[in-house]
Amino acid sequence: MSASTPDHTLSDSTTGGENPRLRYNASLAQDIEQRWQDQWELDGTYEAPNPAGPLAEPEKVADRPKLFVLDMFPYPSGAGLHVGHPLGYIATDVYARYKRMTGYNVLHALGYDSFGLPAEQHAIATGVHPRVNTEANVANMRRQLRRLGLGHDARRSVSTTDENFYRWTQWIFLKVFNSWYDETEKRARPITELEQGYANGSIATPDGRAWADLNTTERRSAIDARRLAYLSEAPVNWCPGLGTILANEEVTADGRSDIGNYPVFKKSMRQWTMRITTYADRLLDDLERLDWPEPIKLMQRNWIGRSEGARVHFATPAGDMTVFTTRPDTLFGATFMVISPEHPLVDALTTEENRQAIQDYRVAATAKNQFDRTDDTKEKTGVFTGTYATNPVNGAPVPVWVADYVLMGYGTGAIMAVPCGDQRDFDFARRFSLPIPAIQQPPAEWFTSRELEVQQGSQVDTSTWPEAFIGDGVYINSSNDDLNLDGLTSVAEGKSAMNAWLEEHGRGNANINFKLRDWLFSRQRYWGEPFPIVYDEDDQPVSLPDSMLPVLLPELEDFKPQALDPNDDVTDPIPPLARSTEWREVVLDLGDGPKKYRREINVMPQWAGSCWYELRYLDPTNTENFVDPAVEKYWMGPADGGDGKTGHTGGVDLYVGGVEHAVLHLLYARFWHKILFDLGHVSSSEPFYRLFNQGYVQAFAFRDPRGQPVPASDVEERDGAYWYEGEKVSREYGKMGKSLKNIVTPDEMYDEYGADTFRLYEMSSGPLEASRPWNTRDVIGMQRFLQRVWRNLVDEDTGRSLVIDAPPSEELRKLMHRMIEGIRADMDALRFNTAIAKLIQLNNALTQESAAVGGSPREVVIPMIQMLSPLCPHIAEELWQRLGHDHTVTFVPFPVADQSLLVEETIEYPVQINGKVRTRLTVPNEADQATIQALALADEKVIAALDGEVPKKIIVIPGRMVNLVV
RNA sequence: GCCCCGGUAGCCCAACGGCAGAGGCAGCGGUCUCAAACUCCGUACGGUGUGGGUUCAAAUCCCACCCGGGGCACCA
Repeated sequence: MSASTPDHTLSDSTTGGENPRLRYNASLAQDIEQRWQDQWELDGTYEAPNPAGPLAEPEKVADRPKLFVLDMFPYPSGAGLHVGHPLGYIATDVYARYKRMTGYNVLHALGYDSFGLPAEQHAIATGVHPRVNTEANVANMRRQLRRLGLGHDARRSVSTTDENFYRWTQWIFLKVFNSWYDETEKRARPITELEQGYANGSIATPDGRAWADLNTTERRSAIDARRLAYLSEAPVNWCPGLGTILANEEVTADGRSDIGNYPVFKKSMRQWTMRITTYADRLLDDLERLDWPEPIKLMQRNWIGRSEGARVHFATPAGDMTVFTTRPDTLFGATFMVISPEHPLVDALTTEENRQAIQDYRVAATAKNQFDRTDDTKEKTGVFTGTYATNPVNGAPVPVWVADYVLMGYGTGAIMAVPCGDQRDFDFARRFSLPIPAIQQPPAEWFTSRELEVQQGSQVDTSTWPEAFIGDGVYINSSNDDLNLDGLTSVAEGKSAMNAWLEEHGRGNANINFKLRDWLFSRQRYWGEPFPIVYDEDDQPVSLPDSMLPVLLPELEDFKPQALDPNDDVTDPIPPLARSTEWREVVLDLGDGPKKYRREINVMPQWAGSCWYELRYLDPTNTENFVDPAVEKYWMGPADGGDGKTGHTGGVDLYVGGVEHAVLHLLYARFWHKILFDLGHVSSSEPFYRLFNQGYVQAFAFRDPRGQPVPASDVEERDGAYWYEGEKVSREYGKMGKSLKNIVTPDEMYDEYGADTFRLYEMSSGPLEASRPWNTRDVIGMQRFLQRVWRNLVDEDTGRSLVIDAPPSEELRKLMHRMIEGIRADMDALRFNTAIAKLIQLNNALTQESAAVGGSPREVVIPMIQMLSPLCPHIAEELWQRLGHDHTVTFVPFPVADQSLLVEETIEYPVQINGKVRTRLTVPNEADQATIQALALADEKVIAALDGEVPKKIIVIPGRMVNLVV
């Protein structure tokens, strides 16, 4: 305990009475908690038996139902935990413990996501190897978490940096590398089957030639072109100041690195990429089958960004130019085209007299940062190339413009502009005085709601329109010799007619476009998984055989990236692994004799380990397999026993974590899992069947008049204001963090209150999904509750049991059964805050009775301890033992309510007149509607209130209330 | 700008469309004490962000607006 912490309950006053020896306070709690934590560890209480593999104990698995509960595993940061971190861990622990008591074989474990940039940055700053630092951080977090009393299976606590773990990360990479996506069967298949398909002609080669006519190099590139992991030249976020490329989420909005604040440049480099786009449809469709919060599904849907439309080819002097549009039906209204400044045809389309203007525009567009370019409040800009393309549907010449509102990264980087039906095109046309022909007849209301005279047919005049018309409307001016949309009334009809025409004339086809991009998968760092890839003498990637795994990170003397000028965007990065020539240049026998190879010197991104870690929890010590198939099927197989393709997907039964991983981690992990499913390595088609997002624990922060944060723990509240060292300070609400000086650590809570109190406070302060402020001063309430529980059962001075065998009063017994019924429902629904309220209510009633009869009836005490144990396991174990049990309470069946005691013999009915309560009637439970009505009408107060009036209507809700309408 | 989530007592939060209050903190009164802390007992406080609507009945359902938190943002 810290020296500055006052502990009144332990103060030893010589002038006054000491506190009782066995009062439940922080020091007694710590004594109890540490003893039980040691005991659980010794007994392996939370070790979950597997049906097969190295951890097999089939007799213990028996026919118990299984439950796999998972937390998003932490990054072992040097700062350790604050009280916000354990919220989800406590919740899953409570749920897991509850389910153990209802007969489940529960798997609950926690590992560490320990590769990553922060450890590497820390290593560079201190000169200490990242492994040393990472292991120290993991040790510290383990210590902090152990004191929480989490019922984890310690054998399954893996770290992504363990060689025995990343060996399998590399193994999975090889599976991805050695697979291709079969668009017909809509699944990944081994690359050998692609080769067979090419060879027997069932799959066409990229250029259509026969397989036999291709040389070795051509065959190789035909295969590489379909691999799910492939090398590509792609623009990346290159940060010379850090000597590495960065993920998008590591770059700030103003184009600098999150760490170090160095400039970040877009640079094209040869990178490993994963073909996640081939799974776009399945990643989207299978969301329907998952039990996830709707907002998270929506975020994934938006990220995948599916839109249906068509590709349309426009003839230009530089050849066909293809656009993607969601409104092919409006092609007759396409009066100009706009291409992105980065479009490859810009130069070819630019005429001599426009060259300078185009060049200036492109330079200006490059200089704009992402923020300016996407700020849609700004007026549209653009430059004419001087060239006209031909509208395929009516042969009209359409000018081609360059403008930065068209993005190279989406669709084809070129659009057909239909100003009458698209607001951006409308704005652009107005700005540059381009024609805006109408091709749909807006309905009358459209005009009237814009205070325009209604325009019909030939009167339609877009020059009077304030904005574009978007929606269903009769088509006008939309016909050519063999296509006539005029008169059609719906967009859907227009689209399908136009798509058919385009297809027939070879000018386009229906098409689906996704926002999702392939996943850039390499980093120029040290602290990550090395790729199990070498390059041969032709500089072509070759996968290593399983027998050569793991490819270990070399022990470098100096793992710093090459020091570069932060503003040097020209020089290529040199990853730290390049420095060890000994490691990099190898002679290997890959089946055709010893040859010289060069290792891949990039490493995998931090997401790699978290893409599959939950599978390794299942079988952490297996050396033959990343997971034994029978073990995976047991813990994660589809609950309906199906094949995972339709119906239940299988996967983790409950995954709890913050909303911040809504897209990246949860999408990448789903992608990898689906590949493993397609290749037959797992029986579940999704990794996480049920997802729950817990809220955040937030905190108040305080600033002095100069705006500097002051330590929140030393701020005092007086007269509705906040004071620090005699100075008035302002309060704000936000995240807990070092810079705001408002961190509260679990360690402080263990010391001041004990883990059980801390757990209860975290669970009681609000519904799990809600964010809530941390209020240290409120914690005492949960300590007092446990103190009262303890005092009801144990004499604080002597330690004598206060439990009696006499039965409880009928009233207390009924209350208990009502509480049991409610608590079970709360536990099942993760409503721990209301479960705790019911336990307090029960204990308060027990306190009354205990005082009255001089002891606590065993019939109430036993279920109460059982119900407490998931929430505050240490004190529950202690009391359970003191009541004479010699086995842990962990597997004792959770109490079940006696339904006959839930029914009251009499019910009190409020009687309302016009919705206002006038009196209450006590009516026997079995009274029927007519009886209740008669009783109500006969009541003195009702008669007085009615004052002779006859109710127009009488509503009797059985079991609820009576309402008289006059 | 668009889309989510939320607004109930001084604070954190409960409440199948049916008596606004389960629980905790803080407050107040008492108990204990020479006094205090701790303990225990008791207790006040709001009509549910605002304005409409539906209903016998609205915190709850619908519409509009205000405030707070989060996400997306020229996606053709």
